[in-house]
Amino acid sequence: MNDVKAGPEEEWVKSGEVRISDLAAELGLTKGTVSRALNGYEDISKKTRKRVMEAATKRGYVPTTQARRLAMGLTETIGLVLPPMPSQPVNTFVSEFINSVSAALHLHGYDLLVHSANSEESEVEPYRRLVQSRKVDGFIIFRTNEKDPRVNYLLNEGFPFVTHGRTARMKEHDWFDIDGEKAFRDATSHLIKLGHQRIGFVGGGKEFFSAQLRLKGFRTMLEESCLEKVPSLEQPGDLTGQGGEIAAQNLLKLTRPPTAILCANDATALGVMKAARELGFNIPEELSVIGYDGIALGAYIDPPLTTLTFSIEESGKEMVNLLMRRLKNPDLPVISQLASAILKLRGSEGPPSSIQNKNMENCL
Amino acid sequence: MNDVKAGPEEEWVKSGEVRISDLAAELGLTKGTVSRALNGYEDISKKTRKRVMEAATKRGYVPTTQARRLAMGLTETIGLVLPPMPSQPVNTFVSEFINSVSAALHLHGYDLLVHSANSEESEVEPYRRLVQSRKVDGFIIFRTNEKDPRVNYLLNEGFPFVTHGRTARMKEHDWFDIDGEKAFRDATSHLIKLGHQRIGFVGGGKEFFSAQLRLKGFRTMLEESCLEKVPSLEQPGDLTGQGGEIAAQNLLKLTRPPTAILCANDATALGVMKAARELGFNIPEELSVIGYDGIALGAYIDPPLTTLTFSIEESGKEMVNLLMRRLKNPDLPVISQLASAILKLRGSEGPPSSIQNKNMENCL
DNA sequence: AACAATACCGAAACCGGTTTCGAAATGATT
DNA sequence: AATCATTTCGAAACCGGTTTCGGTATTGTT
Repeated sequence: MNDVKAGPEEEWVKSGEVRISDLAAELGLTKGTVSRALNGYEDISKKTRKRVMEAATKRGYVPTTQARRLAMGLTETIGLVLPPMPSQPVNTFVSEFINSVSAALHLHGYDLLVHSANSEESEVEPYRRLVQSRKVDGFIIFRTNEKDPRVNYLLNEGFPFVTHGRTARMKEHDWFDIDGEKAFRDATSHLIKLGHQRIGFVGGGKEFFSAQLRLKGFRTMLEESCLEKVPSLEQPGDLTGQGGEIAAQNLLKLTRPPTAILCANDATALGVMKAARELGFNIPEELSVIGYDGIALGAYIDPPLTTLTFSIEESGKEMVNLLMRRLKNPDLPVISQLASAILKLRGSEGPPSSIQNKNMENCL
Repeated sequence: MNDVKAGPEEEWVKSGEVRISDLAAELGLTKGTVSRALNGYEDISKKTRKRVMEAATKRGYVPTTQARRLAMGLTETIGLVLPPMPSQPVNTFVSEFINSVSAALHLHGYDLLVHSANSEESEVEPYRRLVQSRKVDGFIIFRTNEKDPRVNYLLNEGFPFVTHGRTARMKEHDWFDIDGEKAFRDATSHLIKLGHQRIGFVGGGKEFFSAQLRLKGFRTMLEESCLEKVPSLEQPGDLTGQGGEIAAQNLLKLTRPPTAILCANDATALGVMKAARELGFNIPEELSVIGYDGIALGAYIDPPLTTLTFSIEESGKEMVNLLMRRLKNPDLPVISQLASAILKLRGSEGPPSSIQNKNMENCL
């Protein structure tokens, strides 16, 4: 039928050629009428709406996003700024997180703008640029610090955002977090029930609120179980494999080394395991190790890493929900969500070689 | 000086409040003049340009991106669609890649739009939507297949893109790739020099061109070294840990199992190592394993995984360069770049336990 | 049949920029 | 001093949509 050379069946209309004004002219209507017809306004007769719809699909009309957004005064875009990545061994979280956030946003008709942080400039600079140039309507922030300049800036601007992780100002903004404290209570309890009495802990930096909460959970459970708190068994780390190695070396060279080590994340745990191997500790017979993050790779090492895991997909989805709610109504009260991690036993922990015989039934 | 309550020094102007028309009114000029002054047109006197510039910085004027892009008829945005992620153990590539692409784009004033693929719909659907709604000016595509529907669609549309990896139509589009063939020649050669004569190979799916090229490199080097090609030593895989496990089980249960296994990627290699452990093969004494990807985590397992590695940062940067060139001039001839991987020895390979005594000096 | 109410659509302003065109002002030339 | 070339800016169109407002045409009422 078409006299243009094209595939037999498929009407190969090159995309993005037809504008709303073309449609209007073709139908003998005005731009405004066509627009309202397509957007379901009530003041358009069913007949013309049908006519417009059909012409639109036939001609393959798709509104130009830029124009629509300019007219409506919104960007329908959410920003996500990647923190600088100093060759971290395990960044599997980031890609999964981006994936889930992007998918969730798409359901709301929003796009995800991913920006990288230049490590030479201030941490808030990318956010400032995106806000000022009005490229995004809100932010998804992750890996928050307790005192987070990004949070301060955005709160000051009154710009919408949701964090993954709590901050010092968590009462002023929406957040989603994993209950790391409870997670580490559970993990600690599990080790104690296995018979461990000297348990080491390798944390994250002081600036990471979440790592602090994990430490708190560890301490709480020790206390509840009447185990003595030994300061030298608490080592600082930096959430990297290398940090784990160093910390583990310190712990395992003690005169009375721990029989188990809890790690603030899986990367740290891998470093701990490496150091343990090098120092001749068998895992889990002579040393139990538990991590946190649930990276899939943990299942492929020897022994498979027992870890605390949570659903990254759920995290992304929930954060998007919180953000969408906020965008719809900026004046709503601040809310938050706390999801729980579960202990995934894979084999890097077990009873200590020599069961210590302290009474653990109760604290008396 | 300011009588509004604000910080002492800092003039806290809330972002995004001043428009170009505000500036124009304040200066007694028209929008057009202000715009030209800010954009360095030559027909503006130095005096007024200075006046405009100063007013702009003083009032903190930043042009609204949407409006500018609409007027200029471009989006200054590049799309990247994440392929569906079926819980792959090692996705560290993706986040690093996104990071480097995003950083490189930023240097050119471009944004990165990350979209997730819904596994229920066709692979090209996300691309089609982004093209039709004119949300992006071009695409970065990775993990290409030999016959790639995304490539077909975009070539058909005449829409700019660059792939990471070659395709069947690589002569028609710009691409960047790692020379996996050479990489596997190198790795194979390394193993042969160590004394291995029975070398196994675990590949990727047929659809992955890159995996096929790695296989080709493996075969080529075998031939050059006069080693017999044993079909049963070539196992298919799927680039996942699980695929590696299965393949390794097949290989190691042969009556004459290989003394070394080359893997199409690191995830596969991890699966191979796991299976080898479970079957009682010591690595590297009884079995050498080499992977491909250079994931940092490979350094933390036991033994550390020898692998072929390349710079993800360079990959992203080069691909962006290719794409920017294409956007500036769509009619330029197709070009491509081939980068090389290097063999990173970490300890999962070594000489075979019983050196076979076949003459390997030459093929005669 | 006259009038009010309603359904339907056109006209035009608007979002916030960019760019073309022409006119006024200035300077140079003879 | 008249003419011409240049510099400098204003006016207006444009990008491609959305939304408000008001005016016909149609329907419903008495």
